[in-house]
Amino acid sequence: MESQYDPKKVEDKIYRLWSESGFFNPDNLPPFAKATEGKPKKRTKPYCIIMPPPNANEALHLGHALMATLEDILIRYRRLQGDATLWLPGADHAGFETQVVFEKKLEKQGQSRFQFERETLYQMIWDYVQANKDVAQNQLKRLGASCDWSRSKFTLDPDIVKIVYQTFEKLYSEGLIYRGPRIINWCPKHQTGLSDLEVKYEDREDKLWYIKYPLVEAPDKFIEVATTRPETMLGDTAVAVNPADARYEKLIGKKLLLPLVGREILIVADEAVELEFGTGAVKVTPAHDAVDFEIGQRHKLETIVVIGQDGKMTEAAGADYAGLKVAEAREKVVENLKSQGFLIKEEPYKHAVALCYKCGRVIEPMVSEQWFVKIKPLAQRAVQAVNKGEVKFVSAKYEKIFQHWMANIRDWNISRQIVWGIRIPVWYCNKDKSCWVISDKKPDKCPKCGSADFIPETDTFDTWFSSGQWPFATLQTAKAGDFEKFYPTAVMETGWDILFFWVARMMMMGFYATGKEPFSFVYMHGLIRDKDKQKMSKSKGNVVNPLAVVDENGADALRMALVFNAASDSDLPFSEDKVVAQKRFANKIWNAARFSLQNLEGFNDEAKIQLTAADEAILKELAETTQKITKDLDNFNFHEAAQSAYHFFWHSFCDKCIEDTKKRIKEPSSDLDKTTAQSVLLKVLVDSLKLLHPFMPFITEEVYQSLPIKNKTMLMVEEWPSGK
RNA sequence: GGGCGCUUAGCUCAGCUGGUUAGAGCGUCUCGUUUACACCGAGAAGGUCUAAGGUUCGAAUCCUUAAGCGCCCACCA
Repeated sequence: MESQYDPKKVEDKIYRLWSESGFFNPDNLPPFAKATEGKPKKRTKPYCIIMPPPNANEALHLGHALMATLEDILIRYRRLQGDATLWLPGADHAGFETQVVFEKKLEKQGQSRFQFERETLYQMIWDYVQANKDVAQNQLKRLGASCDWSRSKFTLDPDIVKIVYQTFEKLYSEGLIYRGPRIINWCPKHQTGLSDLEVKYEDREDKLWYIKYPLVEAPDKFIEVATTRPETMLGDTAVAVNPADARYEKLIGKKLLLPLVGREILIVADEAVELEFGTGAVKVTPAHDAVDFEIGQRHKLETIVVIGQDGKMTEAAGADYAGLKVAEAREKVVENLKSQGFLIKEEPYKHAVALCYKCGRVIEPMVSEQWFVKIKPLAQRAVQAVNKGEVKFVSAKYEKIFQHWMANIRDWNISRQIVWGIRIPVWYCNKDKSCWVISDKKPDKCPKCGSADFIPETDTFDTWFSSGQWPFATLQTAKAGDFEKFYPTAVMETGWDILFFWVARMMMMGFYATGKEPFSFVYMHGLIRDKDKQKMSKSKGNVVNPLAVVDENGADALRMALVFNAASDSDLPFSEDKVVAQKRFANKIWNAARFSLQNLEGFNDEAKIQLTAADEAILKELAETTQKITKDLDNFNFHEAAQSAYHFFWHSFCDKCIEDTKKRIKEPSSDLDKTTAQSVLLKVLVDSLKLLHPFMPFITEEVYQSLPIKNKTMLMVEEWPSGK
């Protein structure tokens, strides 16, 4: 053995050893070599983690590395504890995300997605994803992930899609899916509707314009309205006031003449209008504002669409404005209002503007026909599960955030106007598009209208609609019997940024489809930031490639660094220093092993021993450390467990045990004492390796393989120390 | 506008249900190299635990208030 540990010479070899053993697959796990009290020899207790599937087209980032490390720690720990461990990996087609990435690629080549046929575009993205599909998987292997690759699933696998369709049909048949015109968040660049979660807000300095709307019966009198979006007045169909507002009481029901347009519009009374804000009178544009849409519904107002899906004014906006971009139309409307004497004043105004979370374009609220899930009944069950402790959040903080969001949840728009995803299984009857059939294949005949002429739905599901079903969909399809054995799974470990997107949806969909919780625990890890606590992003150029770190320092060092410094819920600043510190630790392990090997020559493990006081002390400390690490791992206190293992190894095993046994082995006072020293040395080393194995699997396995132990297989499938 | 969280050594952070001299990693300083490791060993400096009140025999830890910072949610035009 060399005096320096070189991960490059070890990691690939060790991963191959594990991989070829088949032990990542719970069906192949060997029984323990010897039965220990209270534990069966065979590994029967199921323990399952469903891996959050990385996007099929992307390389891993540090967040993935943290995910893989934490989940691998849990899996390896449970495997050593004697459980039948299944860590089920996969890949996510990641609908919108992937399409956006692909569109950017097209743009660089001077192309646009709108110039391709649906099928062609789908095929192009498919090929692109296939070409990159193995990247993430191979990188996970480099990190030491001990998942069962034989069960790997892709979110577009036909059997997964089938389950997604079944759930959709069930929801539909039970009245929990509806389709209808609603105000949705429309991104004019990507030309798709987005869910409320896919909208980000930004505070902007804008203006509030005060406009005169004259009364039809007395054109010299007028109502004053305030708006941040004057261009939408072209689609106004009413002005609303609060019914309790004395100022306007007598005007309710009368008509106003809409400036610039000349249309007569009604004054209506609606509770949604605040008395204090602005002038207390609101222009109502049902087609382009969520509140206005609802007011429109209540008062049966006409909906006039003046902004098109491309973000430009429509014909309905009038000849002067049609074809203009929204911002241009705004300028022109203000100009015209001013010149015609309708503009009273404009004042600076700060408010939150809705933006597309991907491209940052201003979201146009727009009326559109979309598919929605009635979410309240599903949400109730998930909330109940948390209250009853069927699903436990490891961190109280995220439980609170979850509860708050669930209490205020709104219906979920699950249709997207993109091609990359699972097509919504609906067929519209050609002669009457308000009639449709839910079916994955083209139906022969519509049972309602008798039509045999169908047009397929072109919208696809929100990617989270299908990934929300991931835990049961994977287990129902990966291998026969898995669902019965492993569901509900043990823990869902993922980043807090997808708490609502994914975790909440999995809970709602899981209960709905299976009647059971998809997982017993939710563990949310923090975001990895750079050393200055900045978010890592390509534009800032501060992204750290985990594989480069592995090349430089070894996978064990990266894993240990990620875990060692991170408490459960806070974000974690990452710096190379921390990895280097753990690289040194790996070297320390290496050299302790080297020393041990040299000093275990001729050791007879069946010979009699007689412990000294120092031996007793170190064994006691080992037992206590084992207990603490066991408890911390059971409670998801990864960093505490990691630090205990680190400290015990370095400052107890190396600094005390090795220093003590060194003399006794080199210059033994008796054969008995030498054998005892050797025995203690080996025992403490082996147990330390076990304790460290979940965190640093490669080096611990490599050392274990070189130790003089009879009938050994692999450290990975050894037995966790009892702590006694 | 609602909700949540953070503020502990130069830096990044631990500190679980309150209990003897407040911890770690990195960094700094001193000394040490004949054989496991200088990616090491021995030792040291460095903190009025944001502030002010309160509960308690006892508080970094619980409560109240304040300040600073951060995050999430939200249809006041």
